[in-house]
Amino acid sequence: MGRPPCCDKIGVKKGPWTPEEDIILVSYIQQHGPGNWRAVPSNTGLLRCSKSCRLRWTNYLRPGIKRGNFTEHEEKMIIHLQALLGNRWAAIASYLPERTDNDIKNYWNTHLRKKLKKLQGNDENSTTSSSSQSNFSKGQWERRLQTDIHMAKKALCDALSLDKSDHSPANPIIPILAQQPVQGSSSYASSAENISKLLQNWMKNSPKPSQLSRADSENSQSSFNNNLSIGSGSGSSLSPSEGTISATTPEGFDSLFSESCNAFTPENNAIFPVESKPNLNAENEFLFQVESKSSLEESQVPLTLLEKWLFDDAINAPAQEELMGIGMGLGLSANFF
DNA sequence: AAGGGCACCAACCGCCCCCAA
DNA sequence: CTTGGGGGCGGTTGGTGCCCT
Repeated sequence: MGRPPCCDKIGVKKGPWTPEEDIILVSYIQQHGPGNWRAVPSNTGLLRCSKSCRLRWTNYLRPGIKRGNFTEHEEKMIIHLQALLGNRWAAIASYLPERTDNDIKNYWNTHLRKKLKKLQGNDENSTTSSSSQSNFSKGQWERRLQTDIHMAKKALCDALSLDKSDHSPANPIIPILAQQPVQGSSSYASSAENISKLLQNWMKNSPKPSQLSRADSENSQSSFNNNLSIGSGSGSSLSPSEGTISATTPEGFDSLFSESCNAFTPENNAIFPVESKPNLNAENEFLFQVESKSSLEESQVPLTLLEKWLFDDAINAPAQEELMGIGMGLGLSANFF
């Protein structure tokens, strides 16, 4: 390629992350907090690019990430937001705090775009929208402007909701999501799964069945939590001599994952509620303050209010749509379900 | 049963922005 | 004001598993 890669070091490892690498990265971030990614490879000994470490953390290892099938509600949100914002996945992801931009982007590219294309094909049979493409490019900057407005709204909402966040255990988004069970079994590979596999390999004894069968549910979130409980239960048996992470504290790792993910369950309807993490040590507390803060803050955004804004926009949008050339997308999203 | 095609998704690449020096 | 480095973001790719013939 033209430009040398950001990490032109010889011996930088590429490709899928191993559970060992995951644990090293997680334990480092647990101790130091996310950020200063440049220092991560050198400090951890990981033969990975700093960007790769950051990406791995933000898209995969970070607590509070919801993985697996998208709900119908989330689909609607994504379709609508994509129509409004275009392919600004980070902005879209800010409305779906539990989803990463990469996840949303992948889901759009693999599922939603095809669906919409299909519907668009059907739609074109009845109505011709030949000018939409030209209008689309014309409205790029308007859409960007609108994004900024949305982000400003969100920031304002964040600021307002933050004051109450400590006193409002129930998160508005969670009941919505919790009420909609994740359809089908999850075939995704979560970080917990990888790490639990590693832990299982480390463990000479098989994991306790009681820990594995906490809920024999098809719900992906449940499987997520179950896998974490595997790691949780085995944490005390994780001997530094058996692994490569002598610098890490098994208990810390244990509590990191068990707390972070057990805290996010349909049962308690909250992401990392303060009341539900009684045994956090100082390190974990630091991590939660630093890392979970963003997701916590974002999750405090009253989604119903955001949705109201969004759909108000849709209602008030005819003039804008004409200007921005996205009427087609909105129309499709309206007829989508 | 085998292999070719397809779908999915984790991860990489490169551009851009921001900020500190 | 300039510049260089770090981090964010969006597009794209490559690997893997599933499905169909």
